Amino acid sequence: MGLTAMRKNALSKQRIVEAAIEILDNEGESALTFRALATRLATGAGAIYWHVADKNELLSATTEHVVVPAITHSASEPGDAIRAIALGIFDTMDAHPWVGAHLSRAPSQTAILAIIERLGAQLLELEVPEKHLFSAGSALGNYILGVAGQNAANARLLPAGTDRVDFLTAVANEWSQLDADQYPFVRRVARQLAEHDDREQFLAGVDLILDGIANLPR
Amino acid sequence: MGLTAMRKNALSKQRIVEAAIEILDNEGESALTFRALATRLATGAGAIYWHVADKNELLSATTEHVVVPAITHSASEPGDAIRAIALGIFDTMDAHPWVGAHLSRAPSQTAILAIIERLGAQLLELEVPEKHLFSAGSALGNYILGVAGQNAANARLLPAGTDRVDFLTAVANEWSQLDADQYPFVRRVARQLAEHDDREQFLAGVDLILDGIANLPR
DNA sequence: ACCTGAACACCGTTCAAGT
DNA sequence: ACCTGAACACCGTTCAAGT
Repeated sequence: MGLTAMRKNALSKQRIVEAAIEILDNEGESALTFRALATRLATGAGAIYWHVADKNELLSATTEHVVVPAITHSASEPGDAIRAIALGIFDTMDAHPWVGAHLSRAPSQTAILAIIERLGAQLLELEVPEKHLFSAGSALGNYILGVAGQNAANARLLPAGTDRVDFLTAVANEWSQLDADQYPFVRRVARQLAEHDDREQFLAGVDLILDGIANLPR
Repeated sequence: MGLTAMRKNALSKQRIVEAAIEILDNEGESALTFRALATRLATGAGAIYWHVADKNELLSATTEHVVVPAITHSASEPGDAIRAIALGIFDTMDAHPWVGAHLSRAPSQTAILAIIERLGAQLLELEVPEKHLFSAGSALGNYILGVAGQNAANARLLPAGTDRVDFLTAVANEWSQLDADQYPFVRRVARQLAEHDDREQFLAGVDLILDGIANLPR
């Protein structure tokens, strides 16, 4: 082991990513700047670029760091395993709202590949017909990433410190006062918006897709 | 009609939104700045703020402007109507990649409300049980918005002027060279990635959800 | 009422200079 | 090889001053 490895507090991608996650979790997406990150790491802004190509790579790395461990499942039945993976992602986004934002907009990425692989492996177990494998996997993936994006958007909307239930109740009130001719459906489900459980709702959507997959012609 | 309304070339939200859409379509998301927009409108950057609160409102307005007309359907059967609405959104995102980006990350919005309403009205026609109305609607909506986000991300990824098929073929090649133990599913569907038709794929996902909805206990 | 455009308070990123 | 921090080239947004 050379001197390099022994240097105390040496910068590394690992340390940078962990510091970035702390900022994202504690102060929100908008607080993560290279300047703030450099300050926290007691270094110059430019130093970070030695270890990380740019901000996109930084966000991808933080996302992978929290998502990949969250999608290892331990269910024996493929349907349960898919539900467990989906919930793992959901709970991660709940704990780290910035994950949803990045997942739903950033390209390629190890994280998305890992998600597709975990979900897809279970589709293989389910013996989904070969020609439907890809579309079944992408339907599940797109649904989950769609929820990710909307959750992140909602988190951004919710003024810091506002109670979630109060907020939803307020939105539900707006919905129920919309024009009855133009918005019959939205008015009708307004109360369910206020009362619904995000997590259950999310799972219900996964189940709809799983049911559709189970009914695929073989 | 007063003098105000007669002034030639007077700025208006309408004119601003149309100019913004032109920039977004011709030069991409990153080209839409208040300075560029002001230059195109032959005015000062600050003038825009008299008509539009901020950039978020501007993007919401442009999104509504292209999405809302795209989701009026003309099908008699509810399932067909839902497919038509979904395809309307899909084709809009295809023509205006920036729509997907904003739809999948921005909050509230008339556009999202309109989408939910159009989809939901068809669920009422399908006589989906009351207690499943909300989750069925949000499953459809989240899936569609998920695709929106991923499509936008892909469009961003694709270097300007690159052929889509070439690009997908290249990604498929990467996928098929991944570790066989770690990525069995991704390797297996790599070829389908290169050959798939985005639009068909998208519809297949809608159909999976519709099938799940049709099977809901009553 | 509406428009102008300079100014403010930021960004991400680069790069010459250090160790 | 790795770090420093000033500098560059931008942003969105504000606001005093104009018409």
